[in-house]
Amino acid sequence: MSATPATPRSDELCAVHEAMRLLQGKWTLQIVRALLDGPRGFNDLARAIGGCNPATLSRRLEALAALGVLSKRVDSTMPPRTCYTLTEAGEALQAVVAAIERWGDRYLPSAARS
Amino acid sequence: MSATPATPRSDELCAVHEAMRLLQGKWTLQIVRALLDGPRGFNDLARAIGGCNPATLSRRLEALAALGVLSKRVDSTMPPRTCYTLTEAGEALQAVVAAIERWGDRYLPSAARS
DNA sequence: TATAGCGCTTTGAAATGTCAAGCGCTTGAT
DNA sequence: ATCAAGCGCTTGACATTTCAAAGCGCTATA
Repeated sequence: MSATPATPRSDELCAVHEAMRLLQGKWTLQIVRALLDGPRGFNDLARAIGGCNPATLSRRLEALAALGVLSKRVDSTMPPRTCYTLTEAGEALQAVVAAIERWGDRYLPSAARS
Repeated sequence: MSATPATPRSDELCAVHEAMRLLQGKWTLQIVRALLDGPRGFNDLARAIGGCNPATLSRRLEALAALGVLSKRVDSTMPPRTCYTLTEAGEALQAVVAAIERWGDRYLPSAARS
């Protein structure tokens, strides 16, 4: 009944494996989720995802930008504001975020305390 | 500065946040994916997901069992074999895994070679 | 002038993950 | 009977990641 490939194959697994590793980075999903609501600046983003310190956030954003999930734009106006926006690939992660939201709502609404 | 609570206090967000944090544990998704093919023993599982050392795997399995994603069963036969199986909640994660697979296949097939 | 906001970076310490090795056990080959 | 090999882990030392706190240069507002 599993619709997944039964045998782990190196070729096909590679992309998936890479995707999993990417999404396993701490705060990655929260960042994407926050940006799904629209572009945000650095501190605004930090506040929106709640409790991520700037060092980690900075590194994560850099990594995500390098992978093409989001892009960083700096306004050259004079208070130079930064703006992080999801790319097409980043917005496509909405499906993943939605799946996680559905799962979380259903399977750990009450049990998530220990 | 004033009112920025260090503790997440919105109920609805909590489940989703918790789900994300859970899935962000290293090897978690790989473990679930491997178990979607059917129950496996410890070493078999380790080999299936490729490159996870026993210490981490052990800790992760314990955490996942505590959260009700999978269950551990020990056969009392005489080479006492262990068997890790997904619970209903665990199998429901298939939707998440599938979403990630689709995204990975589509958005990082060529870039992820290394 | 002072305060607060912006976008970060730097600093140790703490949590987390990794590697190598090994333990008790049993089975299968020599 | 002996030995290597597999099972399911645990341990202890080490590397990486994340943390909270503070601070920096800047500007706009009070």
